[in-house]
Amino acid sequence: MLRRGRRGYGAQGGCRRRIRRFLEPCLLLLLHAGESHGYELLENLDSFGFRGNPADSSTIYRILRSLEERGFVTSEWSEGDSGPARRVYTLTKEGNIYLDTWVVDLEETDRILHSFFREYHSHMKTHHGNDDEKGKE
Amino acid sequence: MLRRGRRGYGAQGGCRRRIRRFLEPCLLLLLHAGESHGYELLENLDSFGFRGNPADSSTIYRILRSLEERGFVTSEWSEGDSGPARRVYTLTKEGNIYLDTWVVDLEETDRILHSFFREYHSHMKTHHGNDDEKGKE
DNA sequence: TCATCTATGTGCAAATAGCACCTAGATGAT
DNA sequence: ATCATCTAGGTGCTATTTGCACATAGATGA
Repeated sequence: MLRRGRRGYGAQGGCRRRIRRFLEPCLLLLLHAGESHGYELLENLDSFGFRGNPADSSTIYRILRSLEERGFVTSEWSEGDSGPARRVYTLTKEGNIYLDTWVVDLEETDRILHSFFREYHSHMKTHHGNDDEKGKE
Repeated sequence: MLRRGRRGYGAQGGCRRRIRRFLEPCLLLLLHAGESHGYELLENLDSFGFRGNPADSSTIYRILRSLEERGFVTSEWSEGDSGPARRVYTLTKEGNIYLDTWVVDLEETDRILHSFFREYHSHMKTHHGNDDEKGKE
């Protein structure tokens, strides 16, 4: 334990995901396209652009169970096909609505992010080349 | 303690910020515009669009100290003006570079977010009106 | 038989971040 | 003079998110 010297704010260990709870809406969207099981969802998550930062399976399974507890998906064990039994998840009507509220929330995230970019670029436009002036130690 | 019945994933207590560690680049950008102290930064954070979700002062002060520990800002006590003494923070050259890496990171966040929106809208375009078909309970 | 793939899961720890609360100087009103 | 309030910085605690290590177990093929 204690894999790095630093602790607290800015130590950057453990949690790499940039947008909080972002895998949840991704899973909801995949399930909106049709019922599926954890392992398959895990593979299909690549369609969202997490490059070099694939989702962790334990996180996926935990999110799926949490979605079921809240009534946003239902699940059933499906056997018979090939390989081990799968728990197949289906989006409910509530899950559909929940996905829509997630989209609204992510649009707000997008607004906040772009409000930052706007501030950044407008500031850099008026202060370009001043980096020698500022930030001297 | 235990302010809500639910626990674990999806319980939505405690942390409301959507983008992880987002206050850090905001503070860095404000400091790029000129030295400042915690209380003032806290007020100026409104310029980034967190509507109805103002930053918590304890978080700000902790981020500032962490930035100083990592050499991205320096601080000095300034007395004499009016009111209690203030700890005034100045961005260092390293802090400037760190802000730039933050911008690159946030651009990646933006790409991921828009990759979600793209998937969402392209899926909804081909499946519009099918909500009665899907998601039945 | 054994490695490997598919599939689901548990235990743990680190990091983020909000809430409640504390300290203390300055300022102004009663 | 006392008290409330504003300014300014801070601590302690806790919930939540999330990744890593690891466990379990059926199926499949060499």
